[in-house]
Amino acid sequence: MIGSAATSPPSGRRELRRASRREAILNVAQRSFLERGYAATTMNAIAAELGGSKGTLWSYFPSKEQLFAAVLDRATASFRELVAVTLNPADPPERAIRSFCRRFVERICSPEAIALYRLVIGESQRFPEVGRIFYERAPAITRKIMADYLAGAAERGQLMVTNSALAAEQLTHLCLAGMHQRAMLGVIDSPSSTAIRAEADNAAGLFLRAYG
Amino acid sequence: MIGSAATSPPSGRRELRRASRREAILNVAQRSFLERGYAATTMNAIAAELGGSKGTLWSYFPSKEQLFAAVLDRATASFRELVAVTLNPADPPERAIRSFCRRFVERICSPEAIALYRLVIGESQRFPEVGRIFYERAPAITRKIMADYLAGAAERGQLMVTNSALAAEQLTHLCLAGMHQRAMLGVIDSPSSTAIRAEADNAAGLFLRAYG
DNA sequence: TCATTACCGTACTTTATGGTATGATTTTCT
DNA sequence: AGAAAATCATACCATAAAGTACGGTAATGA
Repeated sequence: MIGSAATSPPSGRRELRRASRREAILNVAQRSFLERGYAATTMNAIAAELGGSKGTLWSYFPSKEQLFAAVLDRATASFRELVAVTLNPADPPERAIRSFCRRFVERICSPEAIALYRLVIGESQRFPEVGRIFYERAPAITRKIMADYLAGAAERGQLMVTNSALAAEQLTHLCLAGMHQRAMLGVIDSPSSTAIRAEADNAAGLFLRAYG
Repeated sequence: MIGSAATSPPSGRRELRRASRREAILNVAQRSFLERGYAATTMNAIAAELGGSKGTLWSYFPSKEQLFAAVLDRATASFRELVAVTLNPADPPERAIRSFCRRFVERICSPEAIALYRLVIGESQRFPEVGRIFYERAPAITRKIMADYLAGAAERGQLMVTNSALAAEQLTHLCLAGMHQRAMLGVIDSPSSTAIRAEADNAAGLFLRAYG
């Protein structure tokens, strides 16, 4: 066993246990950060909810800031998957875009998505890299997918799109126009699925009238 | 001088001084809240920057929460004026809408507007009325003005708008699609005026292609 | 088996902060 | 001038939260 990856051997009982404990900590911390924000989340509360002792918590994450960074790292990564939406170039563009909008609005208005968005925006002043990382991982990627699709549709003569990156930005933001903004500001709680459908269809409708 | 308004006599040296002191406190507090957020703003720092003593500060605002509420009250009120934009029904609609978008994007992307928006969103979880008050005072009013204009333009046969409230929501949100989001997330700092013009013209262009 | 490593419980330290108390000083009103 | 109100400087209080220390106990690996 000479060269068996001294730094990161994937198995071994201890490493497994350690990894799962780390996950448990991140789960508890994420819930707390998302529902209470950074300042109102206390390490004590996390340790208490975790059941273990404070020393253990600090042995995994040596400071609150580092725990926060790890939580955001994981949350934004999974957020990217949450809002990743498939676009089928074989469908007629009206259909593909409408179905994209429905799924996108639904996911972006979910309570977890709203909470994460709030947290990121609220803390992006004090932790500037938080906003940038989130931007690259979520909105930028979604828009890239949409822009590629739109460029393809334009090439196939299905849409009159010249600047596909701009059009993608416009479409995805049209999906945030109504309920998402109200949800962010706490004006509404969690929108019904019929309201979501209507919202998405409005966004797609405007976009298709302009570029169809 | 029998009935000279016992509760709120506008002048009198003491009242004037008191009012101006209150303004000074709100100015200092607003700067701090906007640039550091609620939690990271300390009453000590405000008192120190103010120059006076702590007792005086507390004699004006008996708690940090009440000071915060007063700051937000004033800030959202002035924000409403900041983004209030005139729409001239005598102009051709392309011109009116394009000029609205330019001014709107410019104001909404100003550093103060971004900071306020961030603060409101970040704290709307712990102080739910903050988000609601802001919503009513800023986005809702702007949209109402726009919706009224669009309804008039539709009546005059200038635009093909059926749901003016929805169309207003879409237009104002199109103005936030690009730089505003990036500014909120700290991806860019403060956009140039040429970028603002381009952004606004894109929003107006899409809208007019769909409804023109 | 036995050394090692991780974990537990709990008490502790340190620092920061919202808020209070007080006695002296200045400003305002009559 | 002189009473009343406001302000100042400063010391103080209570609490809360991040982070540390430590002795004992359970799990892990050879």
